[in-house]
Amino acid sequence: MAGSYKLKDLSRMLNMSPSTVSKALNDYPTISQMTRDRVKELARRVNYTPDPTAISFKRKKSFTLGVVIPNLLDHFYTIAVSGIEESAMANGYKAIVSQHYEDVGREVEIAEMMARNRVDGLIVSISRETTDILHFRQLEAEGIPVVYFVRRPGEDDVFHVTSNVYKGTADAVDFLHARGHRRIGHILGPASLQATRDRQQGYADALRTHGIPLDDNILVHSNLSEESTVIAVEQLASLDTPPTAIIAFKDQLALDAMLHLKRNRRGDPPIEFVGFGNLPLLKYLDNPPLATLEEQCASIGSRAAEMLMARISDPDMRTGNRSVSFDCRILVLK
Amino acid sequence: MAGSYKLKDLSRMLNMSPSTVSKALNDYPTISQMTRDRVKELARRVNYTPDPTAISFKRKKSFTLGVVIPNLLDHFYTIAVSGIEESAMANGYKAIVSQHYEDVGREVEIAEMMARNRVDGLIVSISRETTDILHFRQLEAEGIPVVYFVRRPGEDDVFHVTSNVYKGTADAVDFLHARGHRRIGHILGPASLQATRDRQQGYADALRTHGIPLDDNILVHSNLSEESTVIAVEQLASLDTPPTAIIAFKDQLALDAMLHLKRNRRGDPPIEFVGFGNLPLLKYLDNPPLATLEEQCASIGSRAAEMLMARISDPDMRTGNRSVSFDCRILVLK
DNA sequence: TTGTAGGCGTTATCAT
DNA sequence: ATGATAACGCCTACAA
Repeated sequence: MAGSYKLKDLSRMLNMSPSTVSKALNDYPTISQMTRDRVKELARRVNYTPDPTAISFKRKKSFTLGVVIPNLLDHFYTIAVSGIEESAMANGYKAIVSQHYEDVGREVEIAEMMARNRVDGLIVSISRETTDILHFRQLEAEGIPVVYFVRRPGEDDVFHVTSNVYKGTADAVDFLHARGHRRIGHILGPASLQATRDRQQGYADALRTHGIPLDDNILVHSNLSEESTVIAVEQLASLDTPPTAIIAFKDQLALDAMLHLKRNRRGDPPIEFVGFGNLPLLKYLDNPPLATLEEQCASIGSRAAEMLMARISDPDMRTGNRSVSFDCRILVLK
Repeated sequence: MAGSYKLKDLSRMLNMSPSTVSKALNDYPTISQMTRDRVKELARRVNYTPDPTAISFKRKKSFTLGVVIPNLLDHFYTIAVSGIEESAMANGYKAIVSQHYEDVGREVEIAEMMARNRVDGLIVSISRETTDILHFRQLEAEGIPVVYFVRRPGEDDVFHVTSNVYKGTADAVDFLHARGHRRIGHILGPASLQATRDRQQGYADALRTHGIPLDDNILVHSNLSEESTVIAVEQLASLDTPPTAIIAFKDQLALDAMLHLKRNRRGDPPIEFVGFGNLPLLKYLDNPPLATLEEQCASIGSRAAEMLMARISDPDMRTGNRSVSFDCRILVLK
């Protein structure tokens, strides 16, 4: 079987000490080229595979990245996770993924589980309920670096990789303005998320640029659940002068809102939607949102993994930015 | 930090030998109840966490299940993977997931990667290109059990957990027949998949029951890609007497087919579709398929994980069935 | 009922 | 340039 040959077996077959063989396989410069070649040749021939459990044990490293996300059903995260896994794999790491389903309690449990499993680091998208990140700070204190992605906590001393949703939202406003919309509503996400605050700022700044006064009546929140979104959009639609267009925190939210309007407000004047994410399913819709802000999910994932692996290799990393963001691109769907 | 206390530390604090502490923590019956309690109490107090890398090393077990699937973008697999992870976690296992993207080459590489990583077992959905499973047989020969799920190879000596698509397809035919359809087309998946053959059999048997002769002209294959599906549905739609309803290998395929017809054959007589999977996105469609066969993805995943863990614990398991299937349920969407 | 001792496969330090 | 040796943390015969 694959893993049957041990370092000791190779050393016996080559009349060398195990330590020499080990060093040869790991390209220690103190080992002569000839010895290295002989060792590697034999290793290849007998298909030697080092035992990763022994290496993890000895080196005190699991070569595992923990990934914590809201929900794999969200294609955004699915794609990001694929990006993470690819980067991880390319660097000899594996990933174990866990979903908190927007429940802080689960998030805390997952953090503990990851620590018990001795992951070398963590990539996290916090839940909508998360208000403090003590459970992750705790891991950092134990030497397990944490990189936040997509959804980061408000604290500004954390490492994170996100979409530039500030600019994305501003672009959405510009786009809608150019299409003639002057009354642009906004369904934000949970107030606890920095991504919500960023969108709000981009929205406010862009409106100001166009000389449109802010109107709090058309700025509402959803906690991302369908029910919450329905309440939010209903609040907008039932105004005396409802918005003619709505920017939604993400595509899924736009779809839930549009579905509600279609079912319950057939006669109303139409409202255009702009979401975030460019979900793959959009192409199958007869009536998609007007536009969506395509995000670079895979790049965000792989960049987060790279940032994390860099921190693992160099725990007191001072080089490189703690904060990376990827631009969104507006995509007109109809 | 969490993992700082070692067995030896506990033993020193308790004036016992490390082996006694180890046995106490693992509930060896030869250790007195009092000792066990004292040990566990201290362990709890100082938050002792055994080092899993040491345990894996010593016990020659990684407590890791490898999961190999086509693509996480398919909600079917996403949900199944969630089921796997839940079962695994509940039993002290973790899961590492890898996608082959329908590429046998990648599938073979993944198999090797999993073996190198010393997973304790594998849960696999083979690619559409996979014609032999030597690479997985090889792992079995090395003592790594494999359980196939959803898509299993044709060989009948393998462990597997699937949907009962034979019955599901027959139900679809019955349903369409009851709705008055007499010319029912079928877009199958790749011929290499057992799931394709099962559907074909269910289709044939049900048609016979209703006294409808088989017509090879309305029985076509898709390799699951959009292009292939377009060719398949075009073949059906361009017949002199096209089918009035089509059973599709899965929802995604039905959607691709419907999209093609909508775009390129607006004037044609309508064709109803029945797919498999009950994708969550279906609710957002203005024109969904007529019906879908809901599958028990999560149960399939967790059952596969349980079957695998049972095999890991008892390598020459003779009890229990090698083959489990879960019924589909037909769901009318409009 | 508890303790002693050896070993899992690899790496790393120190000696040769 | 290579080798001997100890050590990582835990488990488990075997001895006491």
